[in-house]
Amino acid sequence: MSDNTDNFRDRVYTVVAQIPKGHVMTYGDIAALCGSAYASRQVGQIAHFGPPDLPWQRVVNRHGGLASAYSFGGLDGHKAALEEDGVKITEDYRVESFDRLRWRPL
DNA sequence: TGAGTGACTGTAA
DNA sequence: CTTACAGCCACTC
Repeated sequence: MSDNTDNFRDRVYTVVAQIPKGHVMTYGDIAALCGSAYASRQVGQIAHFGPPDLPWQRVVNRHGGLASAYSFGGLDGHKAALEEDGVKITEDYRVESFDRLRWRPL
């Protein structure tokens, strides 16, 4: 289970770790970069069990909103974390100008 | 090997 | 606008 480093999971870690500050990505985008555009669900599960070293706070859903069961202290903590990165959050806990901050690897 | 699960997404009503 | 249903993939037991 840990022998393979070419796993989808490892790729997710790399992608999330490469998200620049002030930008965000969707689960679908990350999954697509990992090779599977429909593995968005898996990305979320990996994130929950993944290392807290990575900026999961920059990972949001297609709505540009925060995840449901976030563990950084709830939506409140997630919102604060994104603001620390320079990302503005609306009252609906959605990333403002999400479409504009959405990062894409060149 | 097989079945279950999930921090999702897209379309439909 | 919100709510509901179905589909897809990778990981764990």
